[in-house]
Amino acid sequence: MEQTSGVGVLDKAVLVLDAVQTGAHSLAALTQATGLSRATTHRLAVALEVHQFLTREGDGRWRSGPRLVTSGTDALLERAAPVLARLRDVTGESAQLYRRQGDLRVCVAAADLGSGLRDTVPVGVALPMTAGSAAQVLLAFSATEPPDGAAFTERTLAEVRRRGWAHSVAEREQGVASVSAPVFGADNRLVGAVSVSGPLKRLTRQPGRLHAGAVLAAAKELS
Amino acid sequence: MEQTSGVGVLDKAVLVLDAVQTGAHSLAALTQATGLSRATTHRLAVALEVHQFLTREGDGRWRSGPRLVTSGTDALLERAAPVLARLRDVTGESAQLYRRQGDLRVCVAAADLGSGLRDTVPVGVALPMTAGSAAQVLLAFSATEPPDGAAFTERTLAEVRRRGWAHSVAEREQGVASVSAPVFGADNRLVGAVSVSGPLKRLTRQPGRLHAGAVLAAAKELS
DNA sequence: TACTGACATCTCAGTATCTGGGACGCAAGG
DNA sequence: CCTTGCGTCCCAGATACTGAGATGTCAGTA
Repeated sequence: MEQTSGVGVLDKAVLVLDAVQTGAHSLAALTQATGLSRATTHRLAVALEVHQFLTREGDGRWRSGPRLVTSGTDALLERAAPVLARLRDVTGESAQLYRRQGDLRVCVAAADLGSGLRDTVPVGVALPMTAGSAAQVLLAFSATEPPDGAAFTERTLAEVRRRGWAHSVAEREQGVASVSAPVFGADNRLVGAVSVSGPLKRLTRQPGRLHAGAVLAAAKELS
Repeated sequence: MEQTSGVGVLDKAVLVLDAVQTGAHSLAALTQATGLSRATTHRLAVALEVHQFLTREGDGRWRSGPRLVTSGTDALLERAAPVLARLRDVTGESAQLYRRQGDLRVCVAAADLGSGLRDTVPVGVALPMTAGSAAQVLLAFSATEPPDGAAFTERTLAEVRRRGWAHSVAEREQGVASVSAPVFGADNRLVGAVSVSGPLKRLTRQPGRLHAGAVLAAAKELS
């Protein structure tokens, strides 16, 4: 997913930013997540703070800064864990939280079933915006047209906006279905999408009928 | 204003980002605005594109990319010029458009009276978020508390949210008053603040009574 | 109370990366 | 056809960045 741009310092700085966005907040955690040396991680984090891409809490923990579209959404990750766990228990399917990152969507929090037939999406995985119900939601609620090669149309996205949730059947992966709903932050800004996903055998070709209510409730709780 | 962070490549990359945000779109304009060599500007801009901080239009023009909070707002600047000119003519005061940049607000477009007693804020000037009606608006509509040393309180900001506009009297500068209203972008995301400002003698201690209507209309036109 | 371990911050010699002058390609205008 | 301006790319040389290690701080424990 993450590419190298030919400017090494920028590549490393972006590793640090992405680590913060996917839940690392201490310097040690950033160092671990990025694979950089501690001195380099520290120097880059402080420089990113000067330029308002990162900010620091009173206890020294790193957060997304005001220049980034993800600013102010770190607390969302902390609140997501119990909500996704409950959604998993209520629906009997794996639950995830996705956030947009350019033309990808990244799984930033997850509650997996742990055993049995299930769809597992590990935290940190980046998926394209061309397939899946979370992609539909992230596009529909930010007035973005479907990208080239998308498995859905603008008409589908209009329907998603009307209904408030999206479903997918064998879009990202054969035999997998999913339901997603949008999560909003301050001043109704879209910050992510909550999803459940699982085998088509259980979820049927109309997974929304089974689980849209629970997914909407979880999304509302995080909004 | 812009500081150096100790990481030179990052400092230069931010110069490029800021140049795009304040209206430079061609490579030549970026080179001019940043003072970097053409090869360096090009290499950094392409690297920023890879990491989604910049994006390119079909004709090669550079825009803010999806990682930035200013993504999608470049067209705003182009539409602002005639709207601010009209606001200036209708109110008889200088008009500006401010955008937040961390703990500063930057004047990104302006229509000045040109002569006579007036408040002039040149494009590019960065002002603190502790004073002025634009600061109140930018804080109030992004659920941000007043910074330390602010000339207003959280209570003032609540009132601004209720009323939809803010005014200031001798906050940023003695003898100057102003009125501001929020500008929203896609999915109701706050993207800036429209203002008129001028001498206290003309605007009185209640500048909102005189000009809130016109400022709100201009802000709505840009939203 | 003193020690230990983990973490954050800082330094600076060595080196890997970045720089920018200039070459090249393209397109528009005279 | 020639000139000019712009965007893209190359690569020798310069310098900014790296990271091992020193230092400081603090919480936990013996």
